[in-house]
Amino acid sequence: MKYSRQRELILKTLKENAVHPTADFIYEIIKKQLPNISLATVYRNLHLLADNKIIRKIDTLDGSIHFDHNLCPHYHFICTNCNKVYDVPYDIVPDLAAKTMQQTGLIIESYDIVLKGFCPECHKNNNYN
Amino acid sequence: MKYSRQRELILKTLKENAVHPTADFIYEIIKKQLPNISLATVYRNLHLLADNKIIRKIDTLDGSIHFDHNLCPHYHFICTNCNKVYDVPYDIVPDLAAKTMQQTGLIIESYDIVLKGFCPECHKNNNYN
DNA sequence: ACAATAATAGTAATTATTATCATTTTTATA
DNA sequence: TATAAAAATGATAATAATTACTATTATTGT
Repeated sequence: MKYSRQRELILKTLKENAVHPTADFIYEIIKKQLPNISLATVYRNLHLLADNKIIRKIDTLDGSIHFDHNLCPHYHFICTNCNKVYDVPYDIVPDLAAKTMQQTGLIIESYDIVLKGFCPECHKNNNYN
Repeated sequence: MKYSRQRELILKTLKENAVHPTADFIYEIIKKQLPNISLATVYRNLHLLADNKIIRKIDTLDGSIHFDHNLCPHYHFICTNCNKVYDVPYDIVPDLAAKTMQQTGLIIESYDIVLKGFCPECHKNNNYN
């Protein structure tokens, strides 16, 4: 992996925007600093960074792929009302991989837990629930 | 929800193909029996059945949406080699929603756990691992 | 400085899904 | 049984997210 200014900026932008953004979200931000960066470059690099375990893919939320600079194990919650993504601490389910391997014989390499519902804010501010 | 032959066949086909298929997979099977069914009809009905809690959506595996006729709580494992989807029993993580609500204050309405790795068969038959 | 390699920008193509709409089915009731 | 309202369909256009392609440019070891 050769150095590139674009990739450096993509990683920096991901770290500064800890909202679990999509490729397009990152692209829109970076365009302001690097007006003729290509959307394809953003996609290419996010996947490349994920393949090299520098960032993490969350291919889990309603179709589109989100990216996460936080490599420490944790899970995700998405509010179905405001679509914000929240981190859920790892210790909710501490050793799922080991337990599953033991009980099922499957070789677990990775896993994601995605919870959906209402965040405290949206829950407070509506009357449907 | 009014009866339709197409919907009945879609549900039957999903039950008979417990491989957690996508809309397109179902479509390809049904076409043999009902050659001019529309792909849009398959999508429409799978979503409708899921909205009515007759089947379950797994919007979790690499972008495309999969459907599951099994409504009993359970999780999923996808083999990164052969792409088959396996069920993982619920008792691996018995009461995640309650625990998470208690610890985080989030209102959990649903959640999915998707594990990835090698199934026993693929693990046995290769030398990369 | 230079050649090999990797990365890029710009854009076309692909894939999965959803929207539209005129026509056909279903179903409750006369 | 005929019929009208509502729901569903098939065919296809549209959209959204992502990937592929290719000529050009940037990086890096020598």
